[in-house]
Amino acid sequence: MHDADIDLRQLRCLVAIVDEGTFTDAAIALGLSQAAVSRTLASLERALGVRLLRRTSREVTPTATGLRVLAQARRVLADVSELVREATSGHERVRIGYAWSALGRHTVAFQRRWTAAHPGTDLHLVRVNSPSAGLAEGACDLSVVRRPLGDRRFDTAIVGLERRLCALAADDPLARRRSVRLADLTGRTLFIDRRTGTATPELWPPDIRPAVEETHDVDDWLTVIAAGRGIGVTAESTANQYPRPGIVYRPVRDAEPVAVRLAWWRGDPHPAHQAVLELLTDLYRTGRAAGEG
Amino acid sequence: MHDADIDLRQLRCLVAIVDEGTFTDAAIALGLSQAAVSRTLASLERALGVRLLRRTSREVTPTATGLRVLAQARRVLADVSELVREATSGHERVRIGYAWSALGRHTVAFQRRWTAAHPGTDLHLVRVNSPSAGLAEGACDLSVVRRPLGDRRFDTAIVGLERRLCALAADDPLARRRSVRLADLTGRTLFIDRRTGTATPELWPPDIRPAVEETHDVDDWLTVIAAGRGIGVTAESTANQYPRPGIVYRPVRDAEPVAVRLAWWRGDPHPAHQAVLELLTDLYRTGRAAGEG
DNA sequence: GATATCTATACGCTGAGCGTATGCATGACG
DNA sequence: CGTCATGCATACGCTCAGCGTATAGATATC
Repeated sequence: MHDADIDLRQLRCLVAIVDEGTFTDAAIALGLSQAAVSRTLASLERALGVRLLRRTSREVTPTATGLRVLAQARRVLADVSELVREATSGHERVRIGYAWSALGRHTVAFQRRWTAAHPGTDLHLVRVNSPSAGLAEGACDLSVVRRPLGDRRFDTAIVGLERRLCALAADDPLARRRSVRLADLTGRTLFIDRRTGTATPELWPPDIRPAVEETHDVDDWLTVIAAGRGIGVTAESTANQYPRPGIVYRPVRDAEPVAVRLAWWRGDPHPAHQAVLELLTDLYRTGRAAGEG
Repeated sequence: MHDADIDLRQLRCLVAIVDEGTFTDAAIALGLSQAAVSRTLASLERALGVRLLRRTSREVTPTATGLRVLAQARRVLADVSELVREATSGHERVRIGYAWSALGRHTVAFQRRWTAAHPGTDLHLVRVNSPSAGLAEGACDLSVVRRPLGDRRFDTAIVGLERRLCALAADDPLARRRSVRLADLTGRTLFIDRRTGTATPELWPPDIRPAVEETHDVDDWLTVIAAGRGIGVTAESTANQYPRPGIVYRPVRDAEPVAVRLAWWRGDPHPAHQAVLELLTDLYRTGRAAGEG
C-alpha cells in the first residue's frame, strides 16, 4: 500500500497498453515479451489494490479509476522527462527565493536590471515561505533572507543594510515629525508579527523596553496600529510592501539598521552567484533611485 | 541517456540524502545500507551524466544542477503519491472533456445544475483540443462531441439536437429576416473553419451547393463574414460562443439539425455516467430556458 | 599525528524480472 | 455449431540488478 512498491516501469507499461490498444502491441512497443507486460500490469494493479484495465478478448479499456491513474501516470512520466532535460540541458537559469518581507519593493527593479545586464540567463523569482526550506528543497538556487540561517549547510553574505521604520497611526502626534528615536516610543505598546519578521523588543535599551503584543498576521498588525493601539517597527523594504491609509512610516534614527543577506548552499557557487550578489548589493546601496518607476 | 534508466529508487535516494544531510543517515532513513545509497546515487549521476552532489568529508551539498534535479525529483515523487491516492481514495469525481464548439454556452448552467443535484461528486470541466485524445490520454472520463468518434474504442450517445445558424454580416439583406432557408444562400461563398467544426457544403442539395473557402481560425472566419465576403453556418452552441458586433446569426429552417453526443470508453461506464447523460439531455432539450442568467 | 566520521569499492548472494512455452477465454467465420 | 484466430494469464527456469558485509580511502577534529 505504500508508495514504495510503485515503479516507473509499471507506469510506462500502463501507458503503452492504453496507447497501443493491446498488451501484445504494447510489448512490441516496449521491446518486451507479452508475458512481461501482462505480469507488470498485474503487479501494478496488485500494488494499488485496484483493477485498472478491463480485458475483453478483443480489446482493452481502462476502468474509471484506471483512467484517473492513467492521466496521473502520464504526468509522472512527463516530469521524469523534464528532470532528464533539466539535468542535461546547459540552459542557464537562476532561481531566487524570497519572502515578501525581505526582497520587498526591489523585486521589479531587480528583474528589470537583471534581464538588461544578463539576457542569456533566465531569472526566476520564487516566493518561498521559508528561505532555508526553499534552498533545502531545491526550489531555489539562491535565497534572500534577513537573519543568517541557523543551518550549517548554508552560507550567507550581507548585500545591504536598511533603516528601521516605525509604523504609526496617521493621527499620532509623532507622525508629524520626519523621524523618531527609540526613546520617543517609551510607554507605547509594540506590536510584533513573527511571520513577517517585524522588529523585536531587543532593539530598545532594557530600561525603556516597551510592552509587547503579538498579532496573528500582517493584516492584524496593520489594523491595530492604524487604530492607534500601539506602534510597530519594521525594515524599510517590508514597510514599503504594506502601505495602508491610516498608517505612516517614520525612520527610527537610533535603531541599528537591519541586514539583508543572500543565502546559498555552502561551497557550491551557482554560476550566476557573483552576478546576483553584485546586483543585489548595488540595488540596496543605491536604494530607490536605482531604476524604479 | 534515455529516460529508461531513471528509477524512482534513485530519486528517493537523492531526496533522502539531501534531507538527511549525509549518505549514512539517508541509508538509515531508507532502511538500506550506506553502500547501497552510495551506489544508487552514483548510478543516477551516471545515468544523467552529471554530478549532482558534492561530497566533502563532513557534509554533502547539491551542485547547481543537482539542485534543479532535486526540485524536479520532489515533483515526481509527489505526483506518484498523488497517483496512489487517486487510485485508492474512493473520492467521487467526474471529469468531462469538451471542445469550445460542442458544450458551448451550456457550461455554466451545466455546472450549476450538477452541483445542485449531485453535491457529493465533483464535476471538472476540462478543455481538450480533441475529445477522443482527451479520453485516450485519460484526461477526462466523459467527453462532449459532435460527430461519433471514428474510433472503435469509444461509444457515443446523442444527448441533444441543435439548430444550424447562418452567420451573416449585420448589413446583409437577409439579416432582416427572422430565419432563412438553404436556397436563400445560393450564390454566396460559404466560409468553413475545420478547427471549430463549422458546417460543410454537404448540407446543401447538390444543385445549389455554394462555393467554399476555408479560414485559418475562428477570428478569420468571423472577420470575413463581418466584412460581407460570404456566409457561415454553424451549430447553435458554437454560434453563441462567438458573438461579435457586425455579425448576426439566423436559424436555417431547412438545414438538418446537428447532434451533440456524449462519448466514453466502451464497456466501462463511469459511476456518474447515467447522471451526466440525463442532465445533458435535459439541458439541450430545455434549451436556453434551463437556468441561465 | 591519532582518531572519528563519512563515502567509495570489492565480493558473494538472493530475488525481481525476463523469455519461452503453454493454457484459457472469447469473438470471428464458415 | 464447431473450428480457428487472437489475445491475456500462468508456469518454469535463468540471468543480472541490487542488496549487505567488509574494507579501503579521504578529511575534519582534537
